[in-house]
Amino acid sequence: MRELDDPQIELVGLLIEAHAEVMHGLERDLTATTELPVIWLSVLIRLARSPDSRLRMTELARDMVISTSGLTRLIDRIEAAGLVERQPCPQDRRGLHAVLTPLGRERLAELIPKHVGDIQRRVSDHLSDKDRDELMRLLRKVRNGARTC
Amino acid sequence: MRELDDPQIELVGLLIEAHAEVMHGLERDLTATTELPVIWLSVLIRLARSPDSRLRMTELARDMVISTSGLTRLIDRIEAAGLVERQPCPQDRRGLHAVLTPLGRERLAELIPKHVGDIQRRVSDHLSDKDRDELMRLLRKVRNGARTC
DNA sequence: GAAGATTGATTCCTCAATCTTA
DNA sequence: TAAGATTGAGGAATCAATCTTC
Repeated sequence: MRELDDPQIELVGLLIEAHAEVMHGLERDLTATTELPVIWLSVLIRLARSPDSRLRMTELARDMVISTSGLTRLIDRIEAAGLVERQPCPQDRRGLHAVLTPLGRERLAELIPKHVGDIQRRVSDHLSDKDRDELMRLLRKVRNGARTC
Repeated sequence: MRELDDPQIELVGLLIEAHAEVMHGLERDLTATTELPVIWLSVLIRLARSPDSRLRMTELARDMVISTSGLTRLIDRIEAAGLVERQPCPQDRRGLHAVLTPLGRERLAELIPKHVGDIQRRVSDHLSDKDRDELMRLLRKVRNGARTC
């Protein structure tokens, strides 16, 4: 079955393995000192980078590439920890904003420097600056291509 | 909090998003015609590429970047479908091989051409040949770097 | 004692159905 | 009727503990 050696197959295998190794590693790094899963940090970061530190639930779910029900429960847990809160959306009474709380912003500020260092050590240290930029360009292409198809 | 604009953060975000978009897309493609999850296909492919179409459970778990207990249950399901079977390992009575069955090989041969086409359309069509090779080189570096750290 | 594999308990994600508002 | 968000039910992954063999 010679199609098994098709580079297409290997490409997806590499994407799976690189993603899993990096995420598991970062998860270990993060939980070594704190109790926060990486996915929580990902939520906090996305909120902090948005205007008014808030995003619509649906939009956040799409950004995170998880289902809306998955996001509902994820926000439930982060909200229970006091790091985000839900606020009604003024323009649309169906909608809700997930909003970073002061505590959430504080915890994020504490965690980010170490997290950036973890990424540096686990990923970027093994790439030249040029390689890293190239990888980001290619991943952006892959993400956008796979999304619209 | 200006560290939020650090390219390190964005790099990981891109890895998460590209991986999720590609995998969800391929999952949709695959389940549109068959009942097999992509992860099953990933197992069958790895076995088919190995000598005697078999791998030790622990080794397969490491290749797939999942826990050994996760692999035990995954093989349970694929074995129940008749696509793989467990066989004792002659050299080590503690160990087991996951082995591709004739049915598994048959199903794989049917699925691979379409799967390769799906990957082509979702991923490679958005990249030049040179870009694809470059992406594979970089993902290999990232995987190996993150693993040993 | 350590390694390979499995099991029980728990966690978290998804799909389908539901409720509210546009 | 459709869109935003949540809930219940079910599936699948993990950790810690266990059993067998090295």
